[in-house]
Amino acid sequence: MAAMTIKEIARLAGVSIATVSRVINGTSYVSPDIESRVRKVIEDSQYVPNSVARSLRFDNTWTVGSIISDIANSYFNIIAKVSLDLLRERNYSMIICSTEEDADRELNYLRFLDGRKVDGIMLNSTGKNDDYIALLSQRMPIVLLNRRIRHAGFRGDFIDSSNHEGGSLMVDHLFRHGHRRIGVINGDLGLSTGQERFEGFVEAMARHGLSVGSDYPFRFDGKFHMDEGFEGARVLCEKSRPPTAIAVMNNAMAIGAMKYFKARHIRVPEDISLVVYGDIFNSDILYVEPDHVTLNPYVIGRKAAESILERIRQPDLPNREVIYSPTLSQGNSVATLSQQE
Amino acid sequence: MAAMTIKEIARLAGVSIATVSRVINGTSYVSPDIESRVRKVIEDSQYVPNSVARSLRFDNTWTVGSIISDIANSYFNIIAKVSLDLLRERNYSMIICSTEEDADRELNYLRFLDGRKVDGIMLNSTGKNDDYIALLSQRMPIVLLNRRIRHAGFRGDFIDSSNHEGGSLMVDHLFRHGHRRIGVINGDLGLSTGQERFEGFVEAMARHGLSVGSDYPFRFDGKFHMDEGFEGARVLCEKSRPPTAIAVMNNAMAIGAMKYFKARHIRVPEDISLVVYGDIFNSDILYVEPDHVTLNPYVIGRKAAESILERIRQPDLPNREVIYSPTLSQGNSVATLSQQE
DNA sequence: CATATCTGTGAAAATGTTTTCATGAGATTT
DNA sequence: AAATCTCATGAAAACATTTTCACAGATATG
Repeated sequence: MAAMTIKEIARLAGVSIATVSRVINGTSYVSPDIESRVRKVIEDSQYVPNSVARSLRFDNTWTVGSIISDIANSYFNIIAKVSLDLLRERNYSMIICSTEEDADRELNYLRFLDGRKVDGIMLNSTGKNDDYIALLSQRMPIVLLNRRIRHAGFRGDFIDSSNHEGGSLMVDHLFRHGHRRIGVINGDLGLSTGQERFEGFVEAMARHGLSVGSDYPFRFDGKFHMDEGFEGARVLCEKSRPPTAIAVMNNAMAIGAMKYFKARHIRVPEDISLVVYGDIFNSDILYVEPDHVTLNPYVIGRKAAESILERIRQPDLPNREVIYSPTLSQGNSVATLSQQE
Repeated sequence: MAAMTIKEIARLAGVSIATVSRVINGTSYVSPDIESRVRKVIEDSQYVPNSVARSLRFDNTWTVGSIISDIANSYFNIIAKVSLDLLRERNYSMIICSTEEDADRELNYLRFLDGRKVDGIMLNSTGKNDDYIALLSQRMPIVLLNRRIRHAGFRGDFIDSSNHEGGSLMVDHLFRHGHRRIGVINGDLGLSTGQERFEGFVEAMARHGLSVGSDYPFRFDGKFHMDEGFEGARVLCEKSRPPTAIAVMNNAMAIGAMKYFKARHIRVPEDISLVVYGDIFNSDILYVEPDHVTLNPYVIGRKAAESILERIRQPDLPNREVIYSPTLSQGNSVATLSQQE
């Protein structure tokens, strides 16, 4: 019952290897009696063609690699799920890789997937291997997710939602509800995501006549991790005159902040308002449902999968960028202030 | 800049293919000058060995397939994350497959992974392809997760936490808090998980002198999906004399039930108590933190990955079963009843 | 000095496919 | 009836590796 090969099938059916191949792939006519004989042998022996050999022959693997920062993050989880679904529909499979934001790990994965001859890569980059990625992109279809590559030599697609717009949206929303003293818990400013979200924030503040200088008191810089959200909330709330609202720049940090509020019995939105960049799993059964900028991971995941498949088909496609406009999703975490300030 | 091959490297370095291979793998001594010449060419050309060819030669792929019901389910998500981590440490990669509980899809995936010559499979089965799985297990290392195969011919490992114990635990917990009229929202009773949890429930009820016959009024049978949790909660709560507590047999249905309670302004635990089988993401910031049976997906995921790697190393290992005892995790979703009943 | 041993390298086989090309038998045409 | 054509099938090459085996040159041994 060891693994059958096409050669074995051919022997058992008393025909040549080529004929078996033809039966399997239907590439040309074979006479009915031979065909049925071959089919019977295949059936009986539970033969499954070795796709490793096939891949070697064709130089394609019907596989795409997906490198994301964290499979357990609700945003990337949805992305992975949605793109996996689409790939499966088109008979592609997916090798999943989780970098945990580690640049070395990312580089290893890229090398690995290269050697593995995957047909394409969906990449949420750490932002620290731009040179290598640009180089690899010359001969491997790549779709970037959420993080842009600064290198001019990069060839491929870029799917994102506008971080700048999203950051502005948060401020506009809070401002509309009467908030003026607005705190911000930043993500990693070394990454385009973190940087652009903050720029949007600053721009909108300025538009409303509130300047955010380098000495802005209500600012905490994290790196997108949950515990920094907790810490940031603490720091901002312990100010002698704390902000009336806080904008948190990703979902993980928002969860951290919410844990802080809950632990300290700080009521949301009565004591402090909260607006979050990004969706949170099952947010409708949280103790408070955050007003948030929604990134549409469903749309983005699907688009990313579509793009990589197109690019696999046509490697010569020009660089493409698809930037979705985020929208603000109402929850109940933002209080309306009368102008007591 | 097209993909380099070992042949190309050999040509550029003016040596034979065999020598290049020896340099790369260090399989035998090559003179220093030749070695450095070869290394330089490899470096310059960014050559990465084609692991498809390697796999064909060796009949191993350094890859395991992971088939789970739903990558977005918090339980399996953790399992996937943890096992992926361990595999990566040991230089294995992972092809991820999501069945959505569809038996055909599972079968496709199994065939696919077979042809793909993965070194082993971690499988959370739908429970409807037992024959094929048993057959496949003769020549492919398999570790089953959470769902047992009934077929005697199966060869492999089985990792689980005791569903029976878990089911009992829920009842004991509720009983201890004074509950007697206890509702249950079952998962799929056609699956070992659903069946055994319910058996544990029934057994514990009996032990406490409460018989659960076939006409038990506080029972709703679902299939582990969220909307059935919603529906089940509705059905039970709309009884003229509703139960004082409900045991929900998985996390997805629990979320559904919680959505129902919230929508109808039914307070937990004041109006009704809730105990859940399984962990929920970020449960500490939900509107109520469910008392729940914890399955330790971290432990199970790690164990599963360890097991499959052991079995890949030693395919002749006897069948093994590892059943963890679940524990009950305190939340604040269970009220203590005085004996007004 | 002749023979035996060692050693660094290359040629070629093998892994499981698909596909091109050749072949020969049967059918069709003149 | 001979010549041509069609077409089902098989042999072999190709894909990129690793490894066995052979070989030639150098060194050691008698």
